[in-house]
Amino acid sequence: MNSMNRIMEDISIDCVIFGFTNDLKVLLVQHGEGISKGKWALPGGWITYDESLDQAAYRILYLLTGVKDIFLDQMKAFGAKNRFPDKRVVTVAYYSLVKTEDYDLVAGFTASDVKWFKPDEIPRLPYDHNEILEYAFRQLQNKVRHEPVGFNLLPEKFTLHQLQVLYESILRIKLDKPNFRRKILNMNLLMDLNEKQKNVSHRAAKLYQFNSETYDTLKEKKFVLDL
Amino acid sequence: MNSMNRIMEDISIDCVIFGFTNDLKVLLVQHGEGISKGKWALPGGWITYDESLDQAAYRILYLLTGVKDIFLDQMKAFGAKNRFPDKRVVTVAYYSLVKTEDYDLVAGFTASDVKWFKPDEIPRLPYDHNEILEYAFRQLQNKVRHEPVGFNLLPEKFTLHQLQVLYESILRIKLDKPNFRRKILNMNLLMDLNEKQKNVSHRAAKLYQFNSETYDTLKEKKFVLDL
DNA sequence: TAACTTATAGTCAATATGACTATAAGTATT
DNA sequence: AATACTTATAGTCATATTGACTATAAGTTA
Repeated sequence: MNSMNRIMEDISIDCVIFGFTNDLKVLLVQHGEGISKGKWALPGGWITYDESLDQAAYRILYLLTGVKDIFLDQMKAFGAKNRFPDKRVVTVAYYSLVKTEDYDLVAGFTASDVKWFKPDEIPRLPYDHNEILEYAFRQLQNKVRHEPVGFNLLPEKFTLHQLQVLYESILRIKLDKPNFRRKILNMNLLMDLNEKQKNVSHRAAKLYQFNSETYDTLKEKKFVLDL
Repeated sequence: MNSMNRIMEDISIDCVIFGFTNDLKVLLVQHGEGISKGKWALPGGWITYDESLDQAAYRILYLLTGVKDIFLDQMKAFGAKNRFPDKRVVTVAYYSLVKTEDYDLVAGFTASDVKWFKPDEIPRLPYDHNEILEYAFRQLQNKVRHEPVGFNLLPEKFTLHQLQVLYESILRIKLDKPNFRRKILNMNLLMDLNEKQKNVSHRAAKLYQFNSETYDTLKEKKFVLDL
């Protein structure tokens, strides 16, 4: 490390990465060194003098977990006085939504392990990481209603049922199937692929894909999924 | 200053305070010292080791402008590499919405003057303050549609027309009067005060007030003003 | 072939929307 | 005092959206 990329002593980054395949998951890393060695925590680290906050977030996430080429969104800076032991540290939290299947997890740098955790299996995390995570869950619930963002979490081809399960598991509510279908299909956001799912022990559902043009338009314009 | 509240060298706070009376305004302070002496900028300053980010924001805003007892909401941390000259500084931006009439502006601390600026009269600001302000405007436009927050900006008693002008000036769109009335009145958010405005040279409009119970409920629940 | 499971289609009353028109209640002008 | 403005408020109407359902279709497994 040359003098230019020495770390800033009091600003860190933490990432909350939500993943989805059949259910919602969160990405955690196990600390391989330091005072909290062995503990699971949000992927995070120090920023250096020669990078922006955003660059730091991408670098740290990649080094620790192997996850890259995703869209990281800044969420909030956490700056309670004693959130970090023995030292005053402000952390800037980022968050993202990905399909778990798309990424090979590779523990690196100071991380000895990386794993997807179900929301109800998340252990007690160091510092204020549980608080950050809680905040991220609420953020996700809001976001999903105002941006067609939930779709990031699904495979390229998906059924309406998968989409419904996604919304149900994020919002923690039960939705009426026919009405959900009608609403989504009327938004013109999906392209019918004229394909069906395979290897299911019941009537196979149609597969859909995003209509990325409509998707981008809706992202710009007001999008409200009032479920 | 004792050793406990010495400043952190690389983290600052900046506040974007939106005000409204008849139109939308932004609060700026004039620097009374330092390299940008004489320039107008967002109210901002350094955080100290003995306060949280939120506390720092309230303190700094009060010291510079005299504005206190408002709800400050953290917006985003800005951390581009060269946003600040000669030094690496990450700033955490806060924002708020207030009624201009409720606050007496008092320039203090390092500020030689404080003033409300109309959006189109805002000068070139130092650092990345124009960028922060742009971000805040977009944030405000989004927020106003998903929270009944616009009401913070009006006097206690107001007419439906004032409310409409408020939304029009934030969203920069024209709204249909009868439809706007119908929509707002059906939300059950307003209490008819059975009073009328005075000293207008045309038919006087009814005055309304918030129904703060409904207001709080809507704040919790999904609120969507789809204008 | 029947029973089961999930997908998909459709019904219907109630409500909300957008684009208007109409009237009411004042002030200002002649 | 009558008329012209101005803005507030009320109402219309065709169309679209919602929520709560029921019905049927298309497959699997027993």
